[in-house]
Order: sequence, then C-alpha cells, then structure tokens
Amino acid sequence: MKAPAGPQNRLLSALSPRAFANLASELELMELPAGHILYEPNTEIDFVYFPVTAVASMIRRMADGAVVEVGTIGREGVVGGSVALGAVTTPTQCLIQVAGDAQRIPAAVLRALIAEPCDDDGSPSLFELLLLYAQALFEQAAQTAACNRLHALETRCARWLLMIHDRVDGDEVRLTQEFLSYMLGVRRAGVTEACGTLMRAGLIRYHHGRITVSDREGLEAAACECFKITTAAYDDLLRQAVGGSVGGV
Amino acid sequence: MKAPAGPQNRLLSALSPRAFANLASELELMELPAGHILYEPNTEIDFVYFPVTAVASMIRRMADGAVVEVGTIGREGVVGGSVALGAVTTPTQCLIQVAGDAQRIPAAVLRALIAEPCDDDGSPSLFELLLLYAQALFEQAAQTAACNRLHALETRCARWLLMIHDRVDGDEVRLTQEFLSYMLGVRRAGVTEACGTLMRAGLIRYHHGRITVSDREGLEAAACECFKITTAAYDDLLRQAVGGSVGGV
DNA sequence: ATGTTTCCGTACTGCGGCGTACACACCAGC
DNA sequence: GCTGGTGTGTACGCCGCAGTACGGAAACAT
Repeated sequence: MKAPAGPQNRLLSALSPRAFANLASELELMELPAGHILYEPNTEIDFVYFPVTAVASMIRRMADGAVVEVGTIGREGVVGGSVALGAVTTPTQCLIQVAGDAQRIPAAVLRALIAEPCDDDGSPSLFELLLLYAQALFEQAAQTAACNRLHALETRCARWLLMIHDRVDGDEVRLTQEFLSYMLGVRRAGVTEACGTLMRAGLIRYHHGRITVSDREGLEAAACECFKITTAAYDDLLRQAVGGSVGGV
Repeated sequence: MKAPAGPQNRLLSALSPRAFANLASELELMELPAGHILYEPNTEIDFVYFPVTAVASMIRRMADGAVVEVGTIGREGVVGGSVALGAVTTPTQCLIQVAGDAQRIPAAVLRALIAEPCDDDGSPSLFELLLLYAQALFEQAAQTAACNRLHALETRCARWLLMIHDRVDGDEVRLTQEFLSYMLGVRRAGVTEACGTLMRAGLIRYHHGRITVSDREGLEAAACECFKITTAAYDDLLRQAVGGSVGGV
C-alpha cells in the first residue's frame, strides 16, 4: 500500500504506509474557500485539517476588533493539531487565507487514533509528528512576537509573502493588500507603500488581488531573518522525526 | 506519601502523590541567580527546570543583537518542557529574570519517565501536564505576538509587571528598568517614561532596581487585555487536567 | 568620606506607521 | 455602453517610540 500520488500534506507523507492507511479511511478531502473560518476563538475544535493546497492562518482578534496573524499553516503542517496536546478550545481564530484543498478528520477520531499504541517501524507515529509540529508552531509564534516588535513593515511584508510562496504551487497567489494588512496588523495604505517598494525593486508584481513573486532570491534578501529562522526551525524538528525525508517547508 | 510542604511548582503539585514520588528522587533543587542562562539558542536542552520561586524568560535574540521576551515562566510552568514534544534544541534562549529556586531534572531522565506507561488514578500524568503547558506557552507567545504589534508600551509594561507579580511572593521584585526594556524590546528611556506614568498614578513604586506593585487592581486596569487572556488560557487548559485544583496563574 | 558603579530622569531630533481621506483604475453586472 | 463595487495610489497631520546624550542620585567598595 502506498500514499496517494500527487500533492499531499507533508506530515501525512511522513507517516509509514501502514499508519497512513490506518488514518486514510477517516480523512475527508475538502475544498476550502478563501475566508472560510475553521474555528472561532474559544469554541471547540471539532475537526483537524491537514492542508494540501489550502493555506490557513491563525489569528488573534483583539477587543477593539484589531487583528493580527500569529501563525501560517500550509501543507507542511496541521490546523488544530493542539488537540494532540489535550486542548479542546483555543483563543486563536483560524481561517483560510488561500483557497484550496485540505484533508480533515474529526477531532474525536484523531484523539482515539493517537491514543492507540503504534507499531514502530522506523517512521514517526502520527502522535510524534503532531507534537513536533506543535513545537514548530510555537517557534513560529515566538519569532513572530519578536519580529512584530523589532522589524520594519517592508521586511515583514517580504517575509510573509515568502511564507505563502512556500505553501502554494506556482508564483501567483490571490491576495489583496487589504487582506495582507490584516495579517500584518497594519494599515492597508502601509501595505501599499511596502508592496510598492518591493514591486519597484522588481521582486514582486501584483494586479487586482493577485500577487506574483517574480524574484524569489531578491525577496529573500529583502525579508527579515525571521523567515529563515522559522523555516530552519521547522526543518530541524522534522528532520529529527524522519531523517530528512520531509524536506523543504 | 505527600508532596513536600511549602511553596512548590504547580505542575508538580498537580501530579498524583505516586507520580510525584516517582519523579522526586531525580529532582535536584537549585538556587538560580538573576541573569543565569539556562539554554543558549540552538544548543541541546540538557536539563528541564520546574521553577518554584525563580522566574525565567524565553527570549529571542536577533542578528543585530536586539532582544525581546516571548514567554515568561514561573512556578506555574516548566522551562524546557518542549523535550516532551520531541525537541532537542530550540532557537529560543532561556534565562533567569528573577532569582530563586527551581527543581531540575536531566532531560534524558525526563524523556524516559514520560515514556513509561502511567498508572491512571484520576490525576494527570506528567506527560499530559507537559503537553498542556506546551499549549499554554504557545498561547502566551501568540498573544505576545499580537500585543507587540498592536499595544502601546505603557499597557505592555503594566501587563509584564502583572505577569511577574503573579509569579513571585510579595509585592516587591528586584528588577531594573534596563532589564525591563530588554524584555519589552524597547529603549530604556521608554520604560522610564512608562513606569513614571504608572508610578504617578500610584500603581507601582520603584527604587533602584526594586519595583513594588502598590495597586494591583489599578495595574490590571492599566494593562492591556493580553494579561487576562493568557491567564485565562492557562487556567482553562489546566482545569481540563486537574479539575481546577491548580488554580491561580 | 570618597570615588565608582549602577540606576534613573529628561531632553532633543528623526522616523515609521497611524488615522483618515480622496481619487483613480480595474472588474463584473446590467 | 454605463454603473457599482472592489482594489490600489497618494497625501497630510499626528504620535509613539528610536536613537542618543547627559546629568543626577542612590548604592557599593575601599
């Protein structure tokens, strides 16, 4: 038995074929539209999502309505994996920022699956992967905390575009500057200025809700160190589990 | 058998007497001086610390040397608990911000202990507690990310003082404004202004490296919502595990 | 007592991002 | 075609904090 061909969530790909087969019948492939809300803050986590082509955001909404993203999750991770830690709710709101596919599983089913003893065959168990990714998400949030305090808008903007670029196929992504301004927690006008600079430098192009990365290396140079740090932290963690076979972001 | 009298780490207190006894012989009580570095970034986590009267900080150090705190850990938590998630290193530096006692255990010993099957007697296992606290730390980092982006220095300063106040005995704590400025990721002069306002409002007093909370309620009113959110998130998580017997922060 | 170090108050310029506002450009629908 | 909605460019005053600098006061050492 073999994992299905084509694009796949990277955590699921890291499972042994048997562990994946054990899970597969419970997974439901969903198409998720942009803006779709996966969890409202402080409500029960009912489903756990393994993005494939979709990209999700974890955001914090303040009392005054202001919003900031605290984590980005694509096919390298899992949304709602904190159920593996024993959480049933979270103050963090999750929504889809780039439309696409994801595989989902009821939280209760997942809880039962990870409680089962696993037949160790060298591949990491689902539970182990969920725990490692929880740590990766912490590192991402921690880096974002520092980045939000210390780095300028333009470099954060570049970092964010790179994070999305790593999680989608191709160089173009549907994304308005206004949406970006919510994620970064700044004014829309501020994003226009920052993106304008990046565009004049030839690093990106955009056109009515579509942003294209045209110079990936240049964009990496324009981004703050936080991009590389979180990417490296993820790679380091997952390498421990699978001996490097996951790779990339 | 009974947990030792007097002050104790709250996670350890939440263990069943038997589980604690199983652990106790491996715990070493340490006195940790202010400024002591527990882990350098990206080096192996050799010991795991359960603070009792000490308070630790998780900080990020940027390439240019700038520093920000991303998490505060006192007797309600554990430093290095990410070993339970399978991490062996972390880009986060940890240091002691308020001198005091902590119980420590070699990481390898802890790893072995949590791998053992636990005799379930209603109390949460050590492993369960470590996972839940990992989630609490994530929530703290996520809230800090949002707070750093959206809230003014004075309210963040008040929040930080409250977090410390919850983790120490008494109302006075040894703390210079310069140290506070590192934690908040701002200028020292900025902290002087913010603290000056809080002092003139009668909420705190300070005197050469000693800050005293003189109006706890007033300080809560002056702090941003983030304080209550992280406190509530911790309480919610731990309540799941122990039915509310942990309480407080 | 005296010097030294640590810690705190304050002042000044400069800039990044805020809040707001308005106009233009592209797109979809009728 | 025209119209309305959505997305983008730009401008202006304002403010919080950066960067820096210097003086003074409390604590400590000798």
